[in-house]
Amino acid sequence: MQVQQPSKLIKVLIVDDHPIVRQGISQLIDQEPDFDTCGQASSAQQALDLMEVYAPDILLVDISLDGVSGLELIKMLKVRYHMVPVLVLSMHDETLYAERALRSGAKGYVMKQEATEKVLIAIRQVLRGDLYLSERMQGKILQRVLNGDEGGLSPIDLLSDRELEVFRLIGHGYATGDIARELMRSVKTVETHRAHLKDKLGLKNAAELTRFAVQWAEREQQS
Amino acid sequence: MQVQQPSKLIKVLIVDDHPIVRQGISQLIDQEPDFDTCGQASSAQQALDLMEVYAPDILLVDISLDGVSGLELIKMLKVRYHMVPVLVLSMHDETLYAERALRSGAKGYVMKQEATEKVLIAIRQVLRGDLYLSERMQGKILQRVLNGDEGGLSPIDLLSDRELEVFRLIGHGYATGDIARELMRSVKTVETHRAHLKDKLGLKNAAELTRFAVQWAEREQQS
DNA sequence: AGGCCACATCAGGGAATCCCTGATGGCAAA
DNA sequence: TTTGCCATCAGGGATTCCCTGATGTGGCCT
Repeated sequence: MQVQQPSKLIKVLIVDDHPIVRQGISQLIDQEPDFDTCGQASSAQQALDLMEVYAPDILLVDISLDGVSGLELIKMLKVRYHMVPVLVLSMHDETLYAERALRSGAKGYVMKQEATEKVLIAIRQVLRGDLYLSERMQGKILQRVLNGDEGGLSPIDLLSDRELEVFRLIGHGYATGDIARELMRSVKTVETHRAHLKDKLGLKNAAELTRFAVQWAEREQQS
Repeated sequence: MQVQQPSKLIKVLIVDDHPIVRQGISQLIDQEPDFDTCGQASSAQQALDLMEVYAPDILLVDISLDGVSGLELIKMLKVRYHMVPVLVLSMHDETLYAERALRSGAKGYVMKQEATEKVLIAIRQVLRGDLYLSERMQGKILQRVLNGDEGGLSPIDLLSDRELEVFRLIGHGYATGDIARELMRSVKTVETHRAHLKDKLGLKNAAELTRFAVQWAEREQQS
């Protein structure tokens, strides 16, 4: 209706496989005076097609897409359109995917649980060239980096050989006593290794450690 | 703007913990001439409060809420407001939750992956007093009933609603005490649920239970 | 109406574990 | 040599695990 700033609208491309979510984001974008939803994609392939059609200024991408995943899409976008920033907007827990997303080339990560204003704040921050992460997530990463200046990519690289061995066994469903017997060491020793694993990986308790180990073990087998 | 049918608008109450999703659904509802979003709730408790305030004609409820789950909310609604139909609108695969939702008292199940028109069709169908399920899901259930094949394939189907809830929390890295606090139940109760989970799923100890739960939770989120 | 069974809730108690502090010796880099 | 990481283990209180057993409710079958 109001044709006051026809030239400088910031074009946003939305990639999400849930139509309802796309509609919600779209409305959120369009009610900002300087933003415009230039297109919506429900798959990675469609997103790449629309890049050519609309030449957007920023992308909002969901992690879980049908077929090619959001993370893979981000990697492809990084190669072909490295100047266009990508903000991940996902329902998945940020502690699981935020770092992975940034390493794939995304400039920020917002959970759908967050208030809608956070999304707009994140978009503007990313457009300025900054990264966006929740304070909680920033603290988590910062703490890990300060504990041991890792130039490497994965916190797994920080583990000693013994620790990695224990970590792998945890991921395969071994209890503490099982591991002690397997390695022919004291239960107390295994407990110490587990404590160090929690420290190095920034985990809160045994439940989180087991969860992380199982997830890692699954992915390790595939690669 | 157009004030033509001020008297007989159908009031819809939306329950979802994702603000963006609520906004999307709300817009979808409001652009229908005879529908009106009378309120939005982000939790089960808030939903129950708003029932008194707005007396809606229908509810759209998400399965995965913080705190009290969507299934539990539906059961409570069934007791207190059995005349108000509930339509489940969830991102989770219908093959996992549709039947469970209907047994809890819901009148229909729509996935967020579906086109937005499907949501409106489902709402109108539920308001007429019918049930709504996707054709695919209807066929699946019909086939199972006709075969007399009541024993599902996955042992997960054996779990009660409460057990499944605990199972999911385990898969998300919650310790026993965390789960007890989350559900506001005794630690002893949670321990009993865990014991039943081990029995029903044929698992040897807590480590195996956690491993299985984590693996299942991962796959569940992606579908 | 009565019986049966699944479900959800909780308790007691011994074994295992978690989680903290702290210790020892080895080895390698600063 | 000092510093730091590594691997090993212990003590001890808190928590969880894992067994047996109990209570009430609600649905279903006869």
